[in-house]
Amino acid sequence: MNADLESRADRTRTAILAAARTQFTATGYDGTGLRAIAARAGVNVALINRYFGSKDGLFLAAIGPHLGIGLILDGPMAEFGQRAASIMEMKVAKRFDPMLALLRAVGSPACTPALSAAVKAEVIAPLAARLDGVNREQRAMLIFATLAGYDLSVSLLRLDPMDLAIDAGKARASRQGLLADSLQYIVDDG
Amino acid sequence: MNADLESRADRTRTAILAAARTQFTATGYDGTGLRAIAARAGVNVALINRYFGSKDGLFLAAIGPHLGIGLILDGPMAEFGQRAASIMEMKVAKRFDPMLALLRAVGSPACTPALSAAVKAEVIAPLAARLDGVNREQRAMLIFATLAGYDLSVSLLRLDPMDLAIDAGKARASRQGLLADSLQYIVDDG
DNA sequence: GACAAAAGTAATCAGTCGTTTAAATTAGGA
DNA sequence: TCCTAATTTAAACGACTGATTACTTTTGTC
Repeated sequence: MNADLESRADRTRTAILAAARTQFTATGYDGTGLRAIAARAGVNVALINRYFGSKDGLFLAAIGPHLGIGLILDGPMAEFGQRAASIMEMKVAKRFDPMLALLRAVGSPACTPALSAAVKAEVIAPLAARLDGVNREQRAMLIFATLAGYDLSVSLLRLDPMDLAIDAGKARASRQGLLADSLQYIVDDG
Repeated sequence: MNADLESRADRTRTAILAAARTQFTATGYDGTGLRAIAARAGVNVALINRYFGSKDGLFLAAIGPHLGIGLILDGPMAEFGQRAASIMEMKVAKRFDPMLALLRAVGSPACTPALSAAVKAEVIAPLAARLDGVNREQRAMLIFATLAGYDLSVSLLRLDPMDLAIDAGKARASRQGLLADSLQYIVDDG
């Protein structure tokens, strides 16, 4: 037995986590039932509470560790705005998008404290550490706010400016540039 | 009878709307039950579906008409950033905060289409109309995104930079200034 | 006062929710 | 192979959800 190195328990644990990530991303915290997650993972409902204690525990284990901004911090901060804007722009609808999962769950009072702590530790702190000058946390927070608001507008509210452009044409590439400039302005303001 | 000008039906209708606004603001769309709204309004549960058809209908009737940015547009656009930032900053925890209600409900797929339409009509369009230059819708959207992300960070995630300031002291007034500058930068970029 | 329409009430519907229990199955070591 | 522990399963728990029903009360008009 044990064909590969992971035990049976590890496999179901992993399957539950993967299913939870896609499901929470798609339908939010309140909108996602444990039975839907279990069905997607091909697993019995009771196993979720066995391995993760509660729905809250599962949500944290599934989303929490992935809230970091990762790639966006890779590279010189002089190009942060451009890099972040292009990543936001190229972001396709993935089955698991941590930021999207956060936005879909942040309205549920049940899990906002945990989300708040995770954002502080995984986003604000590392981002502030890369900034120079004064008011690093404040500026890190404003960068996060801008990114979150942009993602909320595009992914959730589907506010694609192309839909409602009155001054189209040359507008095409300008939005990304504006977002990039706004972010870079906060980065450089030290 | 009819001591005052509003009929009995009008009074209960208004009471339901008021209760719905505070309740949706406090606990989001999914987290709010019709019975809680009815109890707060001092009204029978069945009346909600009688007057508003469904939970969705009530949500729209309660939140939709108030999504406008109102005061923020009152005044010269040369001072928009400063004005918007100070309004966001002075915003205390009101029983009914349209932006907060939006943020708490935007994660529920059930009501995002309606919210999207309302934001376009009540926020993006009037804001774009006050802007000069090119890419007015794109810039209006980015302004909304910045405000929404800021409100989400402060009101929902409670990311008050004062809590985690490493470079405190002079930081006090600077966050608002930075938000104001970011907003004004988008306004002026025409 | 009688009558009809409007408004409000109590009870209940069929589902779903997260969670728990006890029994059944599977695995690994002696 | 046997035994024990780990893992999985089916079933049910009570509570709550939005919505609907049939009924009672109030209201305004002739």
